[in-house]
Amino acid sequence: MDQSICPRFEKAISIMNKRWTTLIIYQLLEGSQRFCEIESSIGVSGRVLSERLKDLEKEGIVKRSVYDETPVRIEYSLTSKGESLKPALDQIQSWAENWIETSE
Amino acid sequence: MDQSICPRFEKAISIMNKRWTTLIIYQLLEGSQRFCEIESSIGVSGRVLSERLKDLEKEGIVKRSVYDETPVRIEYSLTSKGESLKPALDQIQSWAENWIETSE
DNA sequence: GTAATCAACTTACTTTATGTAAGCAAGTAT
DNA sequence: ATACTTGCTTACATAAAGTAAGTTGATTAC
Repeated sequence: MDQSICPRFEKAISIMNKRWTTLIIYQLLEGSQRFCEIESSIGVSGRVLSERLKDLEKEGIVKRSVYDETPVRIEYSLTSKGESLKPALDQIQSWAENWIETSE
Repeated sequence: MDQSICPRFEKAISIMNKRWTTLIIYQLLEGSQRFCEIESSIGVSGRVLSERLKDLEKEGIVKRSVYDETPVRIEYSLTSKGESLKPALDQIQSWAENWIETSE
């Protein structure tokens, strides 16, 4: 390990590399969503989703908002740090459109 | 799971999401490299590196070249499919530069 | 008013992925 | 002959993710 790689890049990758993280962010780029909406739209298990949302909150990428209605409503949305990942995800998307075959 | 996400994007993410994959590609963007160079530059274990390189070869992202010298030299490089991930990685890098703190 | 249902989780347990370390074949260096 | 290097593979241990059931508080259905 001679650590020649930019530590900020490595940190970014270590966040995005965790399974589901990128899809969660991608989904939240559409607007704020509730737990079960994210769960069903990307097919992640509740166990892991709960874990990831906490991680992403800690990283300042996702914000958890509690609306004190009855019943209480909880929504997850991106912070500006999270929103600013859009260009990166857009690039991945356009790469996918150019290079990934549909039939698999 | 109602599968509303673009399947190409999902495929792309499933490739990049595997641990070390993105760092391996990032490293190969510098030019072709040998097994042990990649291993020591990013700190991945040989076991996983071997696995990843095979996956990436299957996906057509990495090319394995055997130079029949003595001793034989084996180099890994990016195909054009692999090279074209550069803009995406560049975007991640610039996000990291703007939003990731060094002191952690 | 009791049963069933939903949201947002958590807990317990199983399976898969990754890490660690050692081993191996072919060659080189001393 | 012995030790060392590259490019791996194998066996085993630990960590992460999947599955399914359970929890709390409130809502609706009958």
